[in-house]
Amino acid sequence: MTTVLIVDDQDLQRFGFRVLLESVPETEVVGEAAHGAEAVRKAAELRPDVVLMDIRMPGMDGIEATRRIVAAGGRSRVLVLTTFDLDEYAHAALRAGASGFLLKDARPEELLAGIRAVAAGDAVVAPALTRRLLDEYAHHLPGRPKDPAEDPRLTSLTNREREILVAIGKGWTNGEIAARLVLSESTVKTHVGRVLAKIGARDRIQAVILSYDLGLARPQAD
Amino acid sequence: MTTVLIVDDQDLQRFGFRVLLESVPETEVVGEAAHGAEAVRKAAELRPDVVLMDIRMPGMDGIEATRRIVAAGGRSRVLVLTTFDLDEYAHAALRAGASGFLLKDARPEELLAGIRAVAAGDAVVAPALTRRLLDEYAHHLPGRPKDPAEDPRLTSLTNREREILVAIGKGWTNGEIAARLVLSESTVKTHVGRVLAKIGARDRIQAVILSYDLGLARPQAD
DNA sequence: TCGGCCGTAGTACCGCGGTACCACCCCCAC
DNA sequence: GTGGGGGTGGTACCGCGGTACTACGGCCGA
Repeated sequence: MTTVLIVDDQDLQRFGFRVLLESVPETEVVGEAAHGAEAVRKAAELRPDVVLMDIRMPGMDGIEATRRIVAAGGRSRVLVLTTFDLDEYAHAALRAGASGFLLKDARPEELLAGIRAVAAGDAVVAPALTRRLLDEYAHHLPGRPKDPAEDPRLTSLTNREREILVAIGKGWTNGEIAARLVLSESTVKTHVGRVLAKIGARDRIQAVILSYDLGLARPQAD
Repeated sequence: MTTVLIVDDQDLQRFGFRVLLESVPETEVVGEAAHGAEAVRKAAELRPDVVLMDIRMPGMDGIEATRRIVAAGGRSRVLVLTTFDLDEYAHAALRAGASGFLLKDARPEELLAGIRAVAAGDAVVAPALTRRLLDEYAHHLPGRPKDPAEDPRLTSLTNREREILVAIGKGWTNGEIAARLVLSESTVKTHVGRVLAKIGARDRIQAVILSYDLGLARPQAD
């Protein structure tokens, strides 16, 4: 038996979900909430297996509520429902820790299958959204199309020059690079000049940008 | 009617899929392939709506075959099937442009629903894999835990200053910023100075780095 | 109405960054 | 050996970037 908490600011919508969920034996609606704050409170109190969460609500929205419920550490999993297809909030919801994302116009059996999957610890994303998710995934993720080391602009660099490029990427001045690599500033300048020429950057700023775009420089370094 | 090309190196496996797909009226198996190269050739020749692709195959594997079929630009969509749960190849397959990813032990109706969704231009990912996908998504993707706009260093910036910071993040010189925002270079300098002071950066390079670390600047810009 | 913030603009100054050119050493390949 | 690439170092020069300070118009809230 899967226990469910329904969160939606519209009475009618909640009623519809309740009727649907109570029409099958495997789910039980243990509570309802009309806004984010109430959802967080009831989730803590009722400890439902699944929280069916609407995103757009007055007051605390579904995103923030999701974040707090997930952060609370209980075993409740949040299944987010939205009316429209991938809006701004969808990404935020996923980052907030939602276990699923479905459209409100999903067919009843899809919704039930979603609840079942989420309760089992899996995750579900509406097909229409999955495509977008994959597109983004394919673009930004780890080990992007070309491995940093493979980029044609980097292959001509010598090892020392690569070190220099990394140092530039950290935002160090020529003086700092000289100090840390134990070199004279003149030498650093020579190297920097060659690096810029080879990678086709007009100044070290372009080099920094290239480092990040290629994944050579990693966030939170230094 | 959805036309399907079955790609798998095991005869028995292909046979199983064929029987399943031919048991319903909505799908038609128009061909089979036993390895990557044959899959690429037949996809080009038969132009199926959906290619059911096994990953592990001798010779050219499913990843490379997927990449080529997608790159060919036809309207065939690739639905990848794998025996195990998220292995190394799964990510590669998604990056290669697959429209879906299911486990071979999926129930028949799940597989058919997947084919239907993929044919319709949507994407599907097996629930068990979706969880992993979301976890990764939540971690490294756009706007990490802290939303860019939320960072204390950015909140004190005025709108204009934020624009300037974005421009700096693109690697533009003061002169370029002046030209693109239709300002005098003096004004730009004034803004840049204030931005650097507010975000605690000693020069524009640190500002660029901050932009990337905060996710304010996105790869491949400009 | 007045003060303050924002956006705009200017002048003046200094230093770092980038370029051009040259020089030396080491080591490896021819 | 002799050449050449990689690494190191120097000098000289110019321009952009950054700072300090000033100034003014517009708009809003006290």
